[in-house]
Amino acid sequence: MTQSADSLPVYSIRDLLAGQANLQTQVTIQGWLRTRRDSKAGLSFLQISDGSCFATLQVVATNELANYTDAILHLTSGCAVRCSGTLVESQGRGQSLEIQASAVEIVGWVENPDSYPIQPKQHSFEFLREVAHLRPRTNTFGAIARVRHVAAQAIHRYFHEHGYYWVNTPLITASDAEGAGQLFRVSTLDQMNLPRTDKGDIDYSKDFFGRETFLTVSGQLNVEAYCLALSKVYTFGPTFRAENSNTTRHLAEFWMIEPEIAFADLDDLVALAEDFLKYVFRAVLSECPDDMAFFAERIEPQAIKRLETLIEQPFQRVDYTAAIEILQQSGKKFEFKPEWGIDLQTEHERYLTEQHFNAPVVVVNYPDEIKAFYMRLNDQRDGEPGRTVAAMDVLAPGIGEIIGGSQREERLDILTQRMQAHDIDLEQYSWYVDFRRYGTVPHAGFGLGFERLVSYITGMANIRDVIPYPRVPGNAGF
RNA sequence: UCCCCGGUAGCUCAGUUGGUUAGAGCGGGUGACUGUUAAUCACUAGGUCCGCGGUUCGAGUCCGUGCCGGGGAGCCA
Repeated sequence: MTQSADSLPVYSIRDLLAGQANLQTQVTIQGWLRTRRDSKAGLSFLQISDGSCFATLQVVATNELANYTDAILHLTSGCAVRCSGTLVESQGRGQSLEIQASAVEIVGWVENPDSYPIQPKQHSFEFLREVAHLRPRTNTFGAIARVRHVAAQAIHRYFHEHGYYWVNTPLITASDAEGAGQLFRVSTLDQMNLPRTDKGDIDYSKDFFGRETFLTVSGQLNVEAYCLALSKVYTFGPTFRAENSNTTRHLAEFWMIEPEIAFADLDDLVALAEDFLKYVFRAVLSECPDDMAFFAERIEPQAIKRLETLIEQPFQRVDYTAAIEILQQSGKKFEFKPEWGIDLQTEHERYLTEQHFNAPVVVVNYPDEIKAFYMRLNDQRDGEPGRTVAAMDVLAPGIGEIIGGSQREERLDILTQRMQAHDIDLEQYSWYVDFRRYGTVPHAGFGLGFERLVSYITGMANIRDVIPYPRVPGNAGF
C-alpha cells in the first residue's frame, strides 16, 4: 500500500481482494481498463486490471462525476486509469467487491481505439506473438507471467531450503565442443574487414577475448567445479543454442536450471528430480490458484488434475533396455523401429509417457554410444547388448523430455578414454579433467528447461508463449 | 534443414465449377435500453484479398516464385 497524490491509500487489486482494506473505507486503485459497460440510468461499470492477480476489479462510475460525459464514456480497452472511491460489497453478481468511484482520473488514453490490438475477445496465440509487447495485457499472458515468476521463486526456494548454493556460471564461453548444440559466436571484430592469419583464416587472436568465444549452451562443466567444493549447487540462467529448430518446444534463448550434487549417484539424482518437481508444482498450485483455474478452464482441462496426480504418485522409473522391450512389445507401428542402441525418438517418448505409463517417466541407463562423454560408464549387466551410461531423462506427457541428466564420470582413466573416443580436445578441457585428479568424488546433475516446465504446468502448447520475448530462427523481434 | 498447411476489414473467419459493387461476428463511432458481467438492440465507418510475375475476355479463386506465419520431423532442455 502506498499513498496516492490526493493521499488516499493506493492498493493493488490483489491486496483488496485479500481483504487488506475494510469495507466502506476510501481506496485508490491504478490499472488498465479491460471493458466498460454503460447504463443509461447514468452509470458505467469499469473492469480494471492491474496485473497483481488474475481477477479484475469493478469500478462503478456515475454521471455525478465531473468528467463522466466528456471522458469516462469515451474510455476504451487499454486506457490507463486511477480510480478512487469507497470499497463496498457489490450489488451485482459476478464479483464480491467493487469501488463506488468518487474520482476516475484518465492517466493514459488509447490513441486509436479502432486499431488497438488487444480487444476483449479471444485472440489467436499466433497473432499475439506479433504484438508481444502488448500481449501481457491479456488474461492468458498475465497468468503465464505470474506462474513463471512463482515457479522461478519456488525453484530458488527449494534449493535454498535444501542447502544448495546458486552459482552464476558464465554466459560467454570459449568451449566450442560441449556437445550440447550449435553455438552463437560472440565477437567484436569488424565483419566487413576481418583480420586474417597467414593461412587466410580469421584471426581470432585479434578478437575481444583474444580467442574464439561463444554464448554458453550449458553451465554444467563450470558448475561441476563449484559442486566439487560446495557439495550442493545449481545454476539458473539463460542458455543459447543456435540450432535451426522450428518446433513448439525449442527456443534459441531459454532458461535452464542445472543442479549438481557431490557424493551422489544416479539414484540420488532421480530422487532429487522427483522431489524438486513435486515441490515446484505444489508451490504453483497453492500460490496461483486463480491462474491455474484459468488454464484448466481455457487452455488445458487437465492442467490442475495432472499436477495433483503427479504430486501424489511416485515417479515411474524404467531402464532404457526395458523401455525398448516395452516399445517392441507394444504392437504399435513406429516410424523408427525400436531397437537397442538407438536414441528414443519423439514418437517413442510419447508412447511411453502418454500411453504406456500415462504419467511422467524417468528413463535411465542409456547406451554409451548415444550419450555425452562426461556420463559415467556402467558395469556391463546381464541382458544388455552393450555398455550403458548412468544417464536419465524425465519425460512428461505432452512435452517430452523435460529433464536430462547423468551421474558424471569421476574416474580419471575412463574419462580421458571417453574424451578421446568422442574426439574431445584434452588440452582445452584439462581444467575439467583436473577435478578427477584432485579429490575426485562421484557426482551427478541434470538440466531442466525452465520454459518446458512452465509449458507443462500451464498446458500452453507452444514454448514461444511461455517466455516474454521468444527468440527463434528468423525472429528476434521486440 | 526436411515434409505438410495457411496468408481476405483492427481481430476471428466465410467466400460456390474463375464471373457484376468481396461478406459475417467481435472491436470502433453514433443512438436506444438495462446494476451491467466478453451486456443487448439499431444504424454507421472501415479492404493494396501478403508481394512480384504469368494464364485468361475476366483472378480473392488457377500456375510459378519470393516473403511471413503455423503444425510435424530431426537436433535437444
